[in-house]
Amino acid sequence: MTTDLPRARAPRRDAAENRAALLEAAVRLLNDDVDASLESIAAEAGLSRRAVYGHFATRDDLVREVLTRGAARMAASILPISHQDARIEIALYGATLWREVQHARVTAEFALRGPHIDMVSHSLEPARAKLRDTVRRGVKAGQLRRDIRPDVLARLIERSAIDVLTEATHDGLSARAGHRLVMLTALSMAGLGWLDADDVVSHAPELAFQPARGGVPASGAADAPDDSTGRTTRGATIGSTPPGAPAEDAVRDITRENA
Amino acid sequence: MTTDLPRARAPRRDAAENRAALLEAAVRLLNDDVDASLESIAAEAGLSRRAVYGHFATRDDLVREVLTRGAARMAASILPISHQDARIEIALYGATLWREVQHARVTAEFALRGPHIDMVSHSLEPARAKLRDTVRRGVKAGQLRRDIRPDVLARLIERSAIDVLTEATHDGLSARAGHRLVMLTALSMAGLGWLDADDVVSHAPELAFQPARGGVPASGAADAPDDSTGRTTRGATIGSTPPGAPAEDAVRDITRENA
DNA sequence: CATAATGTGCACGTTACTGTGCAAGTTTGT
DNA sequence: ACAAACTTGCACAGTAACGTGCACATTATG
Repeated sequence: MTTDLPRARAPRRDAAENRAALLEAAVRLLNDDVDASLESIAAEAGLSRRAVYGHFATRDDLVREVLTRGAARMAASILPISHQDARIEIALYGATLWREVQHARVTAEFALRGPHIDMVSHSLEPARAKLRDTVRRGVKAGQLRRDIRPDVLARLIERSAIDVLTEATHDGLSARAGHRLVMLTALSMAGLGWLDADDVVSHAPELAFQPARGGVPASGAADAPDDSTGRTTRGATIGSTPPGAPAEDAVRDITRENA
Repeated sequence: MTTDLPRARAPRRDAAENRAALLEAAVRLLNDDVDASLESIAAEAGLSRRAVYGHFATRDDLVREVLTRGAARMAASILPISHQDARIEIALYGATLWREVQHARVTAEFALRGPHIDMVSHSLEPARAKLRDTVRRGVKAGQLRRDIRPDVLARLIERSAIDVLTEATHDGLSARAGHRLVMLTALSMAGLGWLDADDVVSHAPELAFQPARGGVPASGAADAPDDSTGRTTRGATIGSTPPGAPAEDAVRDITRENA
């Protein structure tokens, strides 16, 4: 991965492209290591360390840019989420994070560590507030657990969602499996039993998996097999298998009737 | 925190004590920052950086020692866990992690990052295998969710437990609240609905909160208010409150009857 | 109280990064 | 084809840690 020695000259693209490449490379590497060196990021982007300074005055500037975009992106995709059923809205929340896996992970990571905490958590606050409200709403409606204070619960839901993203990244879950898994775990944390969670996830059309959006393939964990065969979530059985294990599914679609 | 300037000379204890102090300081600081400098650790222990080298040849040696002990400690407390009811055993698993908060967190952290991954995850493997088995058992018994592959589920349970520890640490949850919270979330991830989880946690005597053990107060997050008034979990309502908020409980004890 | 065991301060050498300056190459676009 | 825009390499300065050697202080302990 971390190429650092000079070899065949890298074919050159446009400057703007390079800037973009740098940002993407940064997202990719920072996902694995918050302290990835400029050298490695540059290499990942196919540039020399020196060239980076043509685009960003400082490593910190680059990181800040990544974070700014990431947070904005997260906010942009989360804030519009809305559904009268709090449970479905929470599932949508999870599904949305999954669609933005990498950005979500990097952003979340930096929301906890490093000198950018304030910035990130500030721009993320509206989204988090939204989730808190949704949770409160669900609790009042008697749909969500009542034994954990809503704000704490909201944070736990966030965290468990990020966990799934991480787990999925390391495990190479398919897009479809990840999609289903985040929703399920989010609902579980929210208090639903697994059968109920499965019900919600399986029966709400809003929660159906949508293979890929128009734009960029959102590289990263999403570059895993897509299993986009078939639109119905019903019977969807995707999932990478641990080395050696037989091809079994990480996430199964089970509904009450077959339980 | 990170004292770095010379002031009144620190009173000296015994050498062995200092070694211990260093290890404890390391656990404490590494909890917040995996890359805490030797300088800061030494300072936290009340020693000079130079003195550390009288006890450990290398920073890495110190860390390794922390990890070795941590992993051993975790294994020692987890492996003996046993209960015919997989749900209770899982709750016990969570409760145990909570009793070892700091060690659990540091160990878990290093099980994911840094150059010690192999070592740590190796010594932790038996404990993880145990959890996997428990999960499988619970699934077969029809007590746990069947929609997520058991090994993945086990990892998610681990992760969510660690999340609670982290959340609790930052939030300053009381020992009792944390105890209850880990168990609840572990069971939720395992597939139980919140009422069922509450039932299990509230009614199994094995899961009752036990104020403090004989030995060391296991400093750290555990130095939070203890709320050890009353032995019954029933009605236990502990929990720090976010700055400004009224004294509300982070975790409530609700059983079916009052739902 | 003597003395070995420890801890302290400070100076150094080393490594891994970041950030800059500058003199060539390369590529894009006109 | 030419110029402007970019990139490359390399040298250097700066910084933060680590690891060590040494002389000097401090303390536990017999």
